[in-house]
Amino acid sequence: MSNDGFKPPDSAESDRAYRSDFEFPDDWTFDGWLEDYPEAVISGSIQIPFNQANVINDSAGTSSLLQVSGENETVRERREVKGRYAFKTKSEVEILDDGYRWRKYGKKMVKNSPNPRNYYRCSVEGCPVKKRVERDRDDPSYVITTYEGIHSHHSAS
DNA sequence: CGTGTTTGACCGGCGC
DNA sequence: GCGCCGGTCAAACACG
Repeated sequence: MSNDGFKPPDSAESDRAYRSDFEFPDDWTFDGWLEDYPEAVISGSIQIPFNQANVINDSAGTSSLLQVSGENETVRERREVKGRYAFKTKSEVEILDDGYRWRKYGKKMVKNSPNPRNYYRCSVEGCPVKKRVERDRDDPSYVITTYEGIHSHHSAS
C-alpha cells in the first residue's frame, strides 16, 4: 500500500508541527472507523460504507489510511479525538456528499494557508453536528474534512 | 416562499 | 489593555 500524500507522525508533537493549524490534543487516538458516518461518500457518486474499505494503521496505531480503488481512486486519512473526526481525502471537488445536508455558515482564510476554511452545520433542526472543509495547505490535491458532534437523528435529511 | 450561500461584523480566548 | 486569530452571526442576496 502506498502512503503517498501522508506521512505518519513520529510523535504527536512532530505531527502537530507538521500540521500546526489542526489542534489535535496530545492524546488523540485512533479507535476504529466511523460508526457515526457509515455511509460516507468517498468521491463523486461512489458511495461505500467505511467498514468495507481497506484500513491501514501505522505502527503506532495513531493514524490510519482508508484506501479505495476505483475509477476515482481516493485515499483518505482519518483521525479521531473526543468525538472529532478529521479526514483527508484526495479529491478535486470540495463538496463531498457524505449523506447529510449541510448549511454553510462561515468562511475564513486561515493563517499560513492560501486556502479558505469553510464552516458547515447539519441542516436538521436542532442537530449539533458541524464540519469544516479546507484544502491541505501542503498538498492541495487533498481536502481535509473535520466532523464534530454526534447527529441527533439518523435520516440523512 | 423555502432553502441555502455570501460576506463583513462581531466576539471570545490568548499572548504580549 | 490591545491586537491577532479562529469561529459564528445575520442581513442581504440567489435561486428553484
